[in-house]
Amino acid sequence: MAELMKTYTERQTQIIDKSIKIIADKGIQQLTIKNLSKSLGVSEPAIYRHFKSKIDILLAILDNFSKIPDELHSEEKNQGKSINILENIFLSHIGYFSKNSAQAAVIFSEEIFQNDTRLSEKVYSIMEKNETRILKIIKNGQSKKEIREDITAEHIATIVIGSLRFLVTKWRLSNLSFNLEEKGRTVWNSIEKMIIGRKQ
Amino acid sequence: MAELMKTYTERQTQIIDKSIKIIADKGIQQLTIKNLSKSLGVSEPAIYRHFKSKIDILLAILDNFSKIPDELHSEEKNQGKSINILENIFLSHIGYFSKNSAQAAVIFSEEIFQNDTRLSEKVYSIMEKNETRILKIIKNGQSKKEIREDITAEHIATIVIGSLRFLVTKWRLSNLSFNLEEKGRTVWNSIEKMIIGRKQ
Amino acid sequence: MAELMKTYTERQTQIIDKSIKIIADKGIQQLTIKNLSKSLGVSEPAIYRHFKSKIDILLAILDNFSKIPDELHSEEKNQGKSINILENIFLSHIGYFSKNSAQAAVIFSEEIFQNDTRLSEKVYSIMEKNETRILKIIKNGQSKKEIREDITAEHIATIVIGSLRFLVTKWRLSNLSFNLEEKGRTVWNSIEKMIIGRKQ
Amino acid sequence: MAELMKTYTERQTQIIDKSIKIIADKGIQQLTIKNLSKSLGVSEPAIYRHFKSKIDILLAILDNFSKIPDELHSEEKNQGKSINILENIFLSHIGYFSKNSAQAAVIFSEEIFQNDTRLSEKVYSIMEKNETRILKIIKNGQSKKEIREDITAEHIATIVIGSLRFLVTKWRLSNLSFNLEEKGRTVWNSIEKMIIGRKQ
DNA sequence: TATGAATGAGGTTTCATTCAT
DNA sequence: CATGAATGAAACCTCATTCAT
Repeated sequence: MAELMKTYTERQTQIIDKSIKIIADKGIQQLTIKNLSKSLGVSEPAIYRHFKSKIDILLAILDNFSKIPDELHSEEKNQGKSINILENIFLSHIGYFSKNSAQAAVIFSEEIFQNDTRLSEKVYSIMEKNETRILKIIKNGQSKKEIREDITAEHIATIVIGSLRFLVTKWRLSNLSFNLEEKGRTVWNSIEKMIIGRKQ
Repeated sequence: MAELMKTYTERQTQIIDKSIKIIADKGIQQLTIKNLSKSLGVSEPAIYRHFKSKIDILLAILDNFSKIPDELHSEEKNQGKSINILENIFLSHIGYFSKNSAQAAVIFSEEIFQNDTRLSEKVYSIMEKNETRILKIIKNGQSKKEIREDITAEHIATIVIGSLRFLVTKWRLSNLSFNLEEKGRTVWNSIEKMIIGRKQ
Repeated sequence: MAELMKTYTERQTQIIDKSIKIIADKGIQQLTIKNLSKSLGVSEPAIYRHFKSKIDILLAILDNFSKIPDELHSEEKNQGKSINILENIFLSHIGYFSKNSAQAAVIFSEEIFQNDTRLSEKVYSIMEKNETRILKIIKNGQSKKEIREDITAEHIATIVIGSLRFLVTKWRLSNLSFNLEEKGRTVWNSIEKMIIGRKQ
Repeated sequence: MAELMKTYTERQTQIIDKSIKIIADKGIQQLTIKNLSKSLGVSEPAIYRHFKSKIDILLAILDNFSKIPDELHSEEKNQGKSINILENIFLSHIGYFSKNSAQAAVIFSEEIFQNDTRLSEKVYSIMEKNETRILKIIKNGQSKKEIREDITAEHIATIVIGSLRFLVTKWRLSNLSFNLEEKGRTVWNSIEKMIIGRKQ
């Protein structure tokens, strides 16, 4: 079950970054080998020196994304009350997407990856990983009465994650026309009010 | 502001339905004129007798979807407490998607429609229309103290819609492996607990 | 050698006229059965009630054109000096094209008809017929010293017809931006000066 | 005003030449990417490595043509009397078409290019460029009394160019059945007789 | 007479990928 | 390591024409 920690060469990282930029700017449909190579200023076959196929590039993008939670949940931040840890995760994600809107385009485009088993599994596993982590924190919070117990942890997770995703989606569809971080904070405050337990 | 009520011929309806089925079964990327015509047992040009272009087929699918809320919010159902109307909307949507999983694939694939202005505008307008309606009900509920007032109506709408969307997405990604309607009901109960006002 | 005088039904004439209009407005490439039927407000198969094929429509257009010289060279006009008869033909053609610019588009688009033997032969025969007639008038004029004899009748014909065609072509390419009839008259005067004989 | 001198790769030149050959042999309607690639013995997409679109191929053909006058009017040939320069241009064009009959098919098919703005503008500009040059020579000749002054330079140009075009067109429509250069020379002699001034 | 529906053939173009150099 | 050239497969779409009704 231990996941292999992939590392990428400098060139690979460039390709990944440029791919993400293309997706952000023009949509995932415009991520073609031709466009990618043109953006990088190299020939099309050059891409294939670094990635076996286009699918592998997409996998690398997702892989790249799957590491984010690991960074966000560093030990020092996970001290303190569960509700604060949850807040931290929520706002960290918001902050991350706010700075990397392309990532949201990729990670929330699950439908696009239906074509390929490896891709759809990867997307699913990232979602699961995240949800499991959040679920654990919520349950921990409930056991300490910091989070209300009359609602199952699973439902709270659904509400928290769903709100986060919907907020980011609206932001992207509106062409990033509002301040995501600011709005994210106020939405979180509302969520907190709803899920908080008696013992604060 | 009045929207034109489009009607479709029998053959057009067949094409729309088959398209939705293809999207449901194999993903939107597999909705090609070739696949579509093969599914219908006709030649490719035959499609063009009924729709001017592929984009128009997708628009028809979205148009089809945009009518759902109208059906769901029929007068008799909109009687009663706001919270019940909201519940009705939530469960109606869940029920609809549970029976038409392909529709969810289309309506939640906003990223795919970035390419075409008409498509992206249509998706956006459907989202807006829905949100506006829900917002109005929530505000009404708040004014009658049926829904809590210490959280803005906008945030409550974000949470309700976000949860709904996320639930449906998970269901689809899991290959419809759980009972969406059942889960939807329990999630709604949780949401209701969170947003309910004093005067019940 | 005697040519069959074709007659057309009212509907056929409508189709021919509309075809000419389409060619005039949008170019011969836009003359498709679809466009034609749409313009006429009928279905596509309806066209085939009246013409066996698209080629036959084009033939009818050419046929239509081939009758023009007959009208223009009516007996009463052919009295008088050869140079005047020639002038009359030149200006009549100019006048006709000036009122029916689409006809020029068809009759001067010889390249387009290469595809089909019947079409290219028809175009060629129209050209020949015209040239023969003009040639005869010139020769007649030469024998009466009304037209100079130190240049072969054939060359004079080439110059007269070539100038006429080029003038009309330029007019069409310039989007009919100058007065064809006026310009035609002055060009004719110049031609006349060049080809006139001693005995005037 | 300085025109960009385009250069073409070896492969591009092959494509241009083969395109011209197809037009010459079967007409411009038969110049399809499919026919072209088949003629070249490559796949259809191969063409697109070398030209962005079919329109660009046609533009290259025209571009190719637009360079001819430049070659023909080399300095050493432009010495001497205007009437001789004019003769030189006339016969050079005749000579060129006689060796490249396909070029005539392209350059005289103005109607075909109506569809595309870039194409029609290019054709028009080639025509204009040529006419302007000829006009200048004629005016020069008139000022030196080498060319008659009682007919405007513009009309002489119309007659010269018109005769040239008509001659080439007839030659093509007759399936190159006469010797164009020979006929061209005799026609030129006739034209010369008509336009020559007193001072020879 | 007219039409709705359909079709075979073919159009231009794009895609991910391969291979010789 | 990189590229120029090429390709099979497939995309969307148009055309002239036919046929049952």
